[in-house]
Amino acid sequence: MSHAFRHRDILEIARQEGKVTVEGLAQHFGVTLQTIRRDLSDLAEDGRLERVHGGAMLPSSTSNIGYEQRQTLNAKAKAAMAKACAQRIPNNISLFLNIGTSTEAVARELRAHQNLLVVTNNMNVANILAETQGCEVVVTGGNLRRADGGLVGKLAIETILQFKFDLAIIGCSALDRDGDLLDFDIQEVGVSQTILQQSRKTYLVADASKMKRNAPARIASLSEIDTLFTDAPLPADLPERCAAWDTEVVVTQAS
Amino acid sequence: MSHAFRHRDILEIARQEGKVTVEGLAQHFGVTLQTIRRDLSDLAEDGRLERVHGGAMLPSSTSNIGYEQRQTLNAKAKAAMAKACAQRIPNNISLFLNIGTSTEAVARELRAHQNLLVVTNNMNVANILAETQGCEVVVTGGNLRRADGGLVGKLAIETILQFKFDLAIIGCSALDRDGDLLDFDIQEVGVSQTILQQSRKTYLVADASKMKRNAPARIASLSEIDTLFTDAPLPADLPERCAAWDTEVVVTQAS
DNA sequence: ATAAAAACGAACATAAACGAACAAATTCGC
DNA sequence: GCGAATTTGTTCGTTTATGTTCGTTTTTAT
Repeated sequence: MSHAFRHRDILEIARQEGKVTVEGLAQHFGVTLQTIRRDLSDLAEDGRLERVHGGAMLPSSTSNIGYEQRQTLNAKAKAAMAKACAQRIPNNISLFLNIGTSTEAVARELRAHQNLLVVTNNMNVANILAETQGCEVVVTGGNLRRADGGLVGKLAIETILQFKFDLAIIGCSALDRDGDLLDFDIQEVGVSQTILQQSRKTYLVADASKMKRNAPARIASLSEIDTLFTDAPLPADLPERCAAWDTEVVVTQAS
Repeated sequence: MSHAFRHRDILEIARQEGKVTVEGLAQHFGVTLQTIRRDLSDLAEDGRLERVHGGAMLPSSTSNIGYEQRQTLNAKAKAAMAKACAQRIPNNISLFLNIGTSTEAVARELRAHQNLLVVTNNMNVANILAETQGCEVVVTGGNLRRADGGLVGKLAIETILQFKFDLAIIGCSALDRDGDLLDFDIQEVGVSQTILQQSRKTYLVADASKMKRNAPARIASLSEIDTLFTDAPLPADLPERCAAWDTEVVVTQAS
């Protein structure tokens, strides 16, 4: 019997039972343990199963592991930025928070604020603010992106168009030497641009690592941003440019 | 057998019972206390559980306490209902899950399904399914209701109107003797009615406690529901009525 | 406050599972 | 039918998981 048949059946069993054991499968198919191990290795390599000692399980979407790690990266610097940003957010306004670990950090610092209307397309922000008393939370619709809990796509944009924000707080994937905000995901770019368009004032929160990265899609220029919060001095002649653009730059140091 | 299997089950039990004991788990899995201690240490290290003397609990970060208590109420019965419901959900369809602990239980049972498009106005459902591979998740917009993670209001309804679902799985606050579905929140009623209107088929998941309660707003009648999943026989002459309405009733027993 | 009991975690021993390498069997193309 | 390629079985040294023991810490009862 070809391994292809077994693979199909193994997946079927795994879906029904939630798990499979090497021993059990060997018995079921009447083959040796080693054969089953090879099957499971193959399936695990394709990401169809998750190998564990003694068997395998259905994969528990592995994508957000990278995200969780990223989240702990630069945690202190991010918290400092977020604090500075939160300090400049008045009470009694409407604001938008978009996708990214930096905006999530800002959300955590909003605990003490009063009477905010917060709109977000970030599930994590919504979860954080769900425990905060002083603000009403509105979630945009959208397709859930597992990697980072973002809500993107047509639905998100349509929702945003129904609002006008006093303030938008956004993050981005990268920030290049020319002062352009860049993102990995084209879908997300559309959302971000819509946010900028619907906001009276804009804060960008971007730690220094963003300036060492690159990304394909352009969201906007720093010239369209009112204030940039970051954790290290800007490189090259960006400070001068920002001054010319009337873009305030707030640099914080991690404690 | 691998600890990975146990870890998954331990978390599952912890969610249902709210807590786990070393002794109880050791008995449940047929392993020594030390093995369970190691498991709990691992899970605690990952922040998935909070270790306490004699066992472990859900980490305190998880949402609202009143809500959580309600969630652990009837946990086993709910899981049984949810399993029965999930079994009748085919692969490769679009479905809606609305607000309520019962629908969240169903979401947990969708792990093994393939190629589902799940739309929900329940943040908890979205969080649960974010870790499930076999389905794409779309979140409706809406105002976040802290009490239960529900998204309600105009935005939610507008989003739902953009879809047509193969199947809707809904919960309700109460179910009265006449076979009417009732809810505490007028806003939520509008959402639920819109869902019913946009769905080809409808499942209602409601445990027996719903029949002892009352609520002010009427969503619909059982006659508009295809199948009712519950955990105790219906009172009075409801079974006959359901038969006349061609509403199937599935009664499950907690194991 | 103190003693007994329970739970804990570290260290070690044992058993189970693992993967690599090679041999045997089977399948496929010709 | 023959040889090559693929698949499966076998063996064995290595890694991982579990059980056991024991001294320490925490909880409970007095």
